[in-house]
Amino acid sequence: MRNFDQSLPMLLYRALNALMPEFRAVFRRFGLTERQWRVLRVLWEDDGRPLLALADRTLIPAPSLIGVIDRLRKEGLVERRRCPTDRRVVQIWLTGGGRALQAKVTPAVDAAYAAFEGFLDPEEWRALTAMMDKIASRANDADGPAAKSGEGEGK
Amino acid sequence: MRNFDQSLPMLLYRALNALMPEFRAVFRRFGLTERQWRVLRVLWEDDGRPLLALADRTLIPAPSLIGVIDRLRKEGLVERRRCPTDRRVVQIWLTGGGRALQAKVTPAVDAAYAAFEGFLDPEEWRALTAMMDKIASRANDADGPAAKSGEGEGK
DNA sequence: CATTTTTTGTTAATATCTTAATCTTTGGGC
DNA sequence: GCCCAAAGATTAAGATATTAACAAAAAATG
Repeated sequence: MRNFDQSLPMLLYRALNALMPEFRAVFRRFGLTERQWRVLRVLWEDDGRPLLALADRTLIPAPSLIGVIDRLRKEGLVERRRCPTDRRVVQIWLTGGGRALQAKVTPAVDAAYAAFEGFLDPEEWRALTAMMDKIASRANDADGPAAKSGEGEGK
Repeated sequence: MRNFDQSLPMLLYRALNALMPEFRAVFRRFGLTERQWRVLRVLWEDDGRPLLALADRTLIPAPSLIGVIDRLRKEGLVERRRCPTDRRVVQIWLTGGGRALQAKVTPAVDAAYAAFEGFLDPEEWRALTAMMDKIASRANDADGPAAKSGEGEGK
């Protein structure tokens, strides 16, 4: 059996544990948490997304996202609007302040990220991306299409 | 600039998000959370570890680990003992019940994991392991040896 | 058109993360 | 032996994860 420390989850966790503190330090210089930044990062590129769409894109579970958005709103960076054509939908829009923040934060984050860009060569990037996508889509299948029939409670 | 969705952190997060729910479903069949399982997994192999050693090995931050251990203790699966030679140290020991659980949980987890073993071929595993280790050790350097002089607050 | 089902958000409860501060015990240096 | 810095563990506080349960609006159906 594969060693615990070399198991796929631990490999990924360990990389993230090593990686993220550097980025969080950057976010914090702008008064942002990691999740707050992820939300803004998506909105800067795609303003006015519905809440669940944001949850998908940021990988932040909807119940958590509610709180994240709420704190961003209190900071005056985003606002919530009910979609006029479908009143179930809550759209999240940047405020002027939220939009202005992009110019300040993005260069700092890019700089931090640049260190990792060159850390793997293009071929490694390609392979890594492919493997992660493969894992993500394979696992998604398990509780996607197949879920209706019995969701693998095999034993 | 690399697309947000293809950034290293999002790649890893997405894989984990797809991967872990399957394992958590297994853990839950035995009344365990993911972290509780990680602690037991290490103890089964290496009983009586000091708390901070467990934190390193499981990648669970010490403050969180305190709570995890406490709940495991209430379940009667582990117990805490002060190390007699160094009274700062708290060792975590399995109880009989905690040890007995291994025989039940391990096969189920192994079965769930087996699906992923074959999902990447040996060459991919080797490459993935190498890349993750590279990232983990590179990033650790930043707040390891170099931290004393100024810890990369570059700008 | 009334009923059922699905989609979209929310709330609730418990467990955990993240950072910083604190306490106790050691290991040294004087 | 006394004072101090380092190590191990813990507490504190705010933010988030995870699951389950729910409310409201829209879409699908008979």
